Amino acid sequence: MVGVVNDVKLPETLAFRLGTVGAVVADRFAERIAAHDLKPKHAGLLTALSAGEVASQQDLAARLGVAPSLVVALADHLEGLGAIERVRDPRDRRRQVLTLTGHGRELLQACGEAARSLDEEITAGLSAAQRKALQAALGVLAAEAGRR
Amino acid sequence: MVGVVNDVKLPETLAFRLGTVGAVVADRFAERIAAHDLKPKHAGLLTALSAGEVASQQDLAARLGVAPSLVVALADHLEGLGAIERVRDPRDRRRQVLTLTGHGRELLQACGEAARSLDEEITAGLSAAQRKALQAALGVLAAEAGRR
DNA sequence: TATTGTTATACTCTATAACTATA
DNA sequence: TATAGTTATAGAGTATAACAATA
Repeated sequence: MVGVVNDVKLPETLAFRLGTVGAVVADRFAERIAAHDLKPKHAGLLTALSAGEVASQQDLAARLGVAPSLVVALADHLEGLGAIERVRDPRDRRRQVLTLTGHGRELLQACGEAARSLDEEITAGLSAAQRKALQAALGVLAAEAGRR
Repeated sequence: MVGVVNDVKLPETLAFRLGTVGAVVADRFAERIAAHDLKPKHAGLLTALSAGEVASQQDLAARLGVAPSLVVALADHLEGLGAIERVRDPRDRRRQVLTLTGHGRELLQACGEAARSLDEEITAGLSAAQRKALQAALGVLAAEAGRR
């Protein structure tokens, strides 16, 4: 091994692989939810609404890590689909409180099913043990990523 | 458990997590290589050059899954940095053969080191076994993603 | 004066289409 | 006529900044 430089192979790093695999998976997810007239960011907004108690558009912007003006556009679209409702907070009329409608919950469920079937395709080449390990490790990373 | 709908939780799917984690990691990688005046796509092009025998711009476009016109822009930039050289193929003067220069190899190495140090931060919250499992599983997924 | 949501604007990324030169 | 590369143009996505209503 003498003479072999201690070089790092970029394509073998987790960072590079997570980035490339993530982009491919995100594209495929986007294709599947496009039939519902949704894009990944819409699914993210619906998810945040269903999960947390946060509901003002500013809160959502912070939670999703996007500009407040983008939340306006996302919410406009979701409202047009009947997936969410905007209600002025009576105690502070500057705030818009967003809530999921029944249809919004249905759409979120459809996104979940699209993701689940995609999961099956993705993990087709992995052993059961690998799937479990991947699920666990990504759970940790996703929690960290959400905290930023 | 009676009464609990069999709902899929989107944020717990691999597809959703890979997409969100991948985006965060890609952003952080981009921040680190920006000091070298590179973006992730440049690193991808350098990687493809260093790995394969393919070298024409059309080949690269197919390999990276981007439009040929984008390869022009990426190659222009890399050539300006002195990272690659363009040489006309004498047997078919329409083709440009791209080759890595010594500086290009240095830059690729720097990207690899940036990714490696990012890997350490990313996996700080994982056990050694989880790291290994994640590495193996992502290796499979990256190979699949690259084949599309 | 500060904050929420909105609108107007601009910037980045990338693709499509038109064009040039070679074949 | 077909192909490699280039240039011109356009679209998607998103941020920044200016603005209106409310606090």
